[in-house]
Amino acid sequence: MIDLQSRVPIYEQVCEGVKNMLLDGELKAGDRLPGVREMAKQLGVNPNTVTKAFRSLEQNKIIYTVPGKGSFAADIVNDKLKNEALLVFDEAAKKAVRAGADISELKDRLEALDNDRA
Amino acid sequence: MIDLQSRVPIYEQVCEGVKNMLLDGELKAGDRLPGVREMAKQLGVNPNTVTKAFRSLEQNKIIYTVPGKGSFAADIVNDKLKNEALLVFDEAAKKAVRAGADISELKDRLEALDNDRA
Amino acid sequence: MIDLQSRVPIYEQVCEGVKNMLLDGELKAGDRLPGVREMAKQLGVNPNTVTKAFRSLEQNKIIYTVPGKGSFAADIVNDKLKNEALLVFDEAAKKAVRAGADISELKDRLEALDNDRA
Amino acid sequence: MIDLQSRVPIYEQVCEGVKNMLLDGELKAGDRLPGVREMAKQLGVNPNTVTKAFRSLEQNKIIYTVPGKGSFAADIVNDKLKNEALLVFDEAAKKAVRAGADISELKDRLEALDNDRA
DNA sequence: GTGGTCTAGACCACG
DNA sequence: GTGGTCTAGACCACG
Repeated sequence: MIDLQSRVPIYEQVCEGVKNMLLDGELKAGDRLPGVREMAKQLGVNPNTVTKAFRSLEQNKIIYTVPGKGSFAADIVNDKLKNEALLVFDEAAKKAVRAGADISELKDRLEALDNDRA
Repeated sequence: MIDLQSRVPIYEQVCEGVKNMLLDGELKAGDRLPGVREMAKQLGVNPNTVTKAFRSLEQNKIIYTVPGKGSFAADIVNDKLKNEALLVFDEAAKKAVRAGADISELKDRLEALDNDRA
Repeated sequence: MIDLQSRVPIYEQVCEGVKNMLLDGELKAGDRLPGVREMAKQLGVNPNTVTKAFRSLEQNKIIYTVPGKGSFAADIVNDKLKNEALLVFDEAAKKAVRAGADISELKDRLEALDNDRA
Repeated sequence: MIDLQSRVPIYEQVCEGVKNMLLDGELKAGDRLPGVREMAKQLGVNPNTVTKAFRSLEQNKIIYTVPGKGSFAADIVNDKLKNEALLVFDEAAKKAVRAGADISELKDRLEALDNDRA
């Protein structure tokens, strides 16, 4: 799951991993995350790196930490991630339009993606 | 145009700038780009940094360089940029769906973007 | 090892040197290469020049770089170098034939090379 | 025939072109080459570039120039080109062996090339 | 400590 | 004049 060769910093990959667990429902609002040491062992990375990732997630209000208790998925986490994703979507759509795509073409692609899933 | 504070490397910002000029039609297929020294002066960065950006654009077949002559926008550049943008769009759409958006919601957003433009 | 007078750029000479170390078994698949600073000191060239060589080797999938860790010989490196060498061999053979050599003459030369080695 | 985008200098490409004409028999020992201006026009390059190429060919004894008469293919040109090609062949063979090819494999490739021609 | 990025400025080949 | 290469040396993020 962690790609040491990627130019994406490891701590960001850890952040992404946590976000993905939330998106996929493996982790739900209020759930306790694994401890820093445990997650570090699971992922094969340095505990300091996980600590850094958790701090970043905290700043983005994705998780909150209770000293002595552990870290927990924030309550509003799903809305937050959805909003984030929609903003990225809008940007991507605008850029595609600038590159010559038209709205109906983009709608067709959405349909295609929908059918792939089904 | 160049944000020295940004975490995005300057040479990538230069790449983006060139791509934007192509998207906006300020630069067309086959056109000659400013020389490295000239562009460096315009942007207030080091010529080496522009050289690095140009090499990156070359590797992505966005431009080609003729030593002693200058750098030129590639012929297939528009298709290339459009395809790039569509791939990013697809990824963004998938992620949004995973985050809980449904297709009709995304289509509505496309409409909204379209109306903003008009 | 580095010829500053040569028309071959220093960074290409560095690339060749690394390839030779791989061919000669001084460096094996997966091995860590010296860091850019260390190799620069050994060769008496600028670290930037080594960096440029490493990037070129990376693009050719001869090595891969893990930022913060170092650069490593790729796993498939031997096959890659052998194929490269065979393509060059074929081209050289074709050119020799065009220049008037015949196949049996070329075979004789191969024998001679073989005997020299023994 | 001339690739302006290549990193190979144009004057070297012109040299190669002349050598190829000799190899292919389009030009024979003692034949007069086209004049600088004519060849420049044919190839779409600057006359100065052709001049530079001719000077290089002269230094390599591939052609000789008689002021006021023109440039001519040298008499020993075929042997010269063949020897050049054989040296390159030997180097390529050695390198292939170092990369793990064995002599019989190289002989097989020679056969294959021979059959392709037939 | 490692590689990534960047600057300032030099010299060179090519055309 | 153009891009290619190279140096010397700086600062930064990452781990």
